[in-house]
Amino acid sequence: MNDFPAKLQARAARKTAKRDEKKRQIAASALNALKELGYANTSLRDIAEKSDMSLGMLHYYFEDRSDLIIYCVSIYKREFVRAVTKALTAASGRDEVIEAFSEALVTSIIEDEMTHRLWYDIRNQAMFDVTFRPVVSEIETMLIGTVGAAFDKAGHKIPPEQVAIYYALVDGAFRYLMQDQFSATPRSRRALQAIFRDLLAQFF
Amino acid sequence: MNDFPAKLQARAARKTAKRDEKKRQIAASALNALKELGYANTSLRDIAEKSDMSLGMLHYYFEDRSDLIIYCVSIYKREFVRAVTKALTAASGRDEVIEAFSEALVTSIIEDEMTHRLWYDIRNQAMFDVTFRPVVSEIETMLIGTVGAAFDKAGHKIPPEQVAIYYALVDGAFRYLMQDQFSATPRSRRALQAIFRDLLAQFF
Amino acid sequence: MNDFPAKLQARAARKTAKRDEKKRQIAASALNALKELGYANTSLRDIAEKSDMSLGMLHYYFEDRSDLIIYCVSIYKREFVRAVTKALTAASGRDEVIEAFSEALVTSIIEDEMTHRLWYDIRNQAMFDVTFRPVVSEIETMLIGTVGAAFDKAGHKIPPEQVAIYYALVDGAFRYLMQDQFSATPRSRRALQAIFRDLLAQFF
Amino acid sequence: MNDFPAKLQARAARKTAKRDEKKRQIAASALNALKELGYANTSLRDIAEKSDMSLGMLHYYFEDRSDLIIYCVSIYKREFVRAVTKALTAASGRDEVIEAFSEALVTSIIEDEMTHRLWYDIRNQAMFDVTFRPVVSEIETMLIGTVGAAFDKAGHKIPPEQVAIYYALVDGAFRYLMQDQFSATPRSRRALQAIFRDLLAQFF
DNA sequence: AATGAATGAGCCTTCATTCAT
DNA sequence: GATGAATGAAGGCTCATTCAT
Repeated sequence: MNDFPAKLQARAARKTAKRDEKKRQIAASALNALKELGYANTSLRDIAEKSDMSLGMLHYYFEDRSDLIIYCVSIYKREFVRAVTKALTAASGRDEVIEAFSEALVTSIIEDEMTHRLWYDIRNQAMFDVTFRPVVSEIETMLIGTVGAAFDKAGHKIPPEQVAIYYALVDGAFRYLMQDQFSATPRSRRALQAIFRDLLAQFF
Repeated sequence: MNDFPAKLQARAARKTAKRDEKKRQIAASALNALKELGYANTSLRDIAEKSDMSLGMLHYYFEDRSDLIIYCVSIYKREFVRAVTKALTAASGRDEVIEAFSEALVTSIIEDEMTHRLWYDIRNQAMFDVTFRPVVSEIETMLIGTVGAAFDKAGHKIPPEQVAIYYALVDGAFRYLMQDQFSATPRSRRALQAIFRDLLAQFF
Repeated sequence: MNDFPAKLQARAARKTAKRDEKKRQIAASALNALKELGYANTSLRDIAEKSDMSLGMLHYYFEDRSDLIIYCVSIYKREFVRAVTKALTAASGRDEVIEAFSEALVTSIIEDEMTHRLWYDIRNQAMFDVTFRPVVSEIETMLIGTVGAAFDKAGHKIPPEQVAIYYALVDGAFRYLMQDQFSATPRSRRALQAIFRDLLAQFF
Repeated sequence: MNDFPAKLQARAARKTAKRDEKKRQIAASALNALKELGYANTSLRDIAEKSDMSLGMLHYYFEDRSDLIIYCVSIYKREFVRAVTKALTAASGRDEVIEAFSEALVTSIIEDEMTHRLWYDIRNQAMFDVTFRPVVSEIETMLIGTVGAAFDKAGHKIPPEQVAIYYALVDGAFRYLMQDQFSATPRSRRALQAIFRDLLAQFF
């Protein structure tokens, strides 16, 4: 009897899934333009041109510019956090955690500098524009969680409110080193690794 | 005999001084608008309106928008660095330095959150727009110098290249705590001080 | 089998054609404003207002102000050269050419004074602004060609490098007489015709 | 008894003379900027900067921008007409006039191309802006007079209204050749002279 | 579902002109 | 006499967004 509703629901779900897939695809393209030019300097036109999409489509799938950017950033987040988390799962014991964590951070600094640059841009923008705060907050919570997990795995117990501070410290170093990668004299992978290892060794 | 050149020179000097004074005055006004709205959201019109200046005047004194913003930021820098430096001069010995330094940082977080927010905005922008790099670089050098001075005064010897990392750590914490001051539940002065004291105690 | 590419190509062609048509239409409107006010005194806003177009549209179809103006002028060129050429095709023999050529010139002076006025404006601007040189050069080449054709048809052989000088002479007279048409005492069609007839008779 | 008025008058005259001298001096400086950039592209600021004059002074001596430009052009005119006239005075007889006239024209094309370029610019502007018409008209009358004088001296009688047409022809050639001097392949003095000599020989 | 033409508000900048000194 | 600080109108151009197709 109520097959119909079920069918309709299924169809709607399929539709939503398809739409989401498309959104993800668009966001991936948009991310490229944003990474390169930054929040303030990337227009929707830039995005459309750089990714062979029509201007109309951007608005068809996303409410407005902010909506698109937020979507882009939240995609990035999953990627990064997943990568770090994965790196940590294999590790056990203080030394292995230090090794795995610093390795993951360094790799990301070297390979994804531009994505991180954008993240810092959006995080900053969030302080002026409340629209961005929810995503930024969500991402930071995840990042803090990752740092907490590392401490746990390393066998170093610290009170929850302290974890946030340690995140802030690691992030401070991460950001500084990433910024320097854009300078005329970027650090070698080796040098970066040494810095993070020392840092984490001090923390744990 | 050659009074004339002297007089002309004096007049030119007075003129330059006056112009500089005016620039500073304009920059102070502009800073208010920028602090509130951020780099990406502040137009020259906003600045002109918020400070009862004509649009033309901004361009009369500053080459372009970037020039004005750079001037504003570099004024802020002197202020902040001077304040921290001053706070440190009076202190001697590890404990006094920790006390003075954390006190200075906390005060600045509470009283100048908006200026710092702008600073982080510009520093970020510099990663996308080379125009801002020189100022940002200059300011960060000064900030690193301040951190170095604190270590010195606290009697804690560390190699120069380490100072930059410690700056990055302190900055990471500072930024994080400042950001939270804009949230619904800002920290109390007491809480902030505790955090910085612990942090510095750990570092020194 | 490969209908698809063909279809896509056809669609793209139709689109380009439509866009070109629209550009021509806009240029025609813009030409009216330019003819009246001249290069230096016509803003894009003037053009938009005088022809009920939005400012944005002008920039949607043309790169910038120069691009629009160049397009306008190059449209004018085709018109004028075509008119003169057409007038000459029918003529054969010295007397008929003199008659047809002077008739075409006079008609154009009387009916299109304002377009010619603009042409002289742009041609002049080209001496200061290299942007305009290619169009101006292209048009002058066509005009010289027209003069050359007239000489040919009239059975008067002259070396190629001389043609340009004759063009310059005819143009000098044309410009002078056109300018006078804007004075308080414009010449009659009859008078203009007499002048050109005499002139051409002397040349051929 | 009425010495006073006389004295006052004399003083006023001296004052006017001094003011005129100053205006001439300013105009000479301004001419340099105008020659280079052209009417549409030269701001009063440009003029002030290029000639070490204050912006205020320009307005102190000249009603407005047009007034200054008109003054500049009228200075140029005296110079040019005087030069040509002088060249003609020494000549007598058809051949000598042809020689002297073409020599004067060629010299001016080569040495004063930029001034002529400006003249053509202003003459054109006059067609759109009535403000410039009086000066332009005045100058053209003088130029026509010069051409008339050449015909006279060459012993070639032509009716007055014809003189204007010959002026237009010579001017057409002059302008065309001058324009080419700005191209990549300017003509040699020798080539220019040949062209003008042939032309004048044909006219006289 | 997707497109891209069209809009108009807004941005940065330039400029002739005025005026207090 | 002369200066240059200050103004505000206007200019070219960009952009997010809307909407007819």
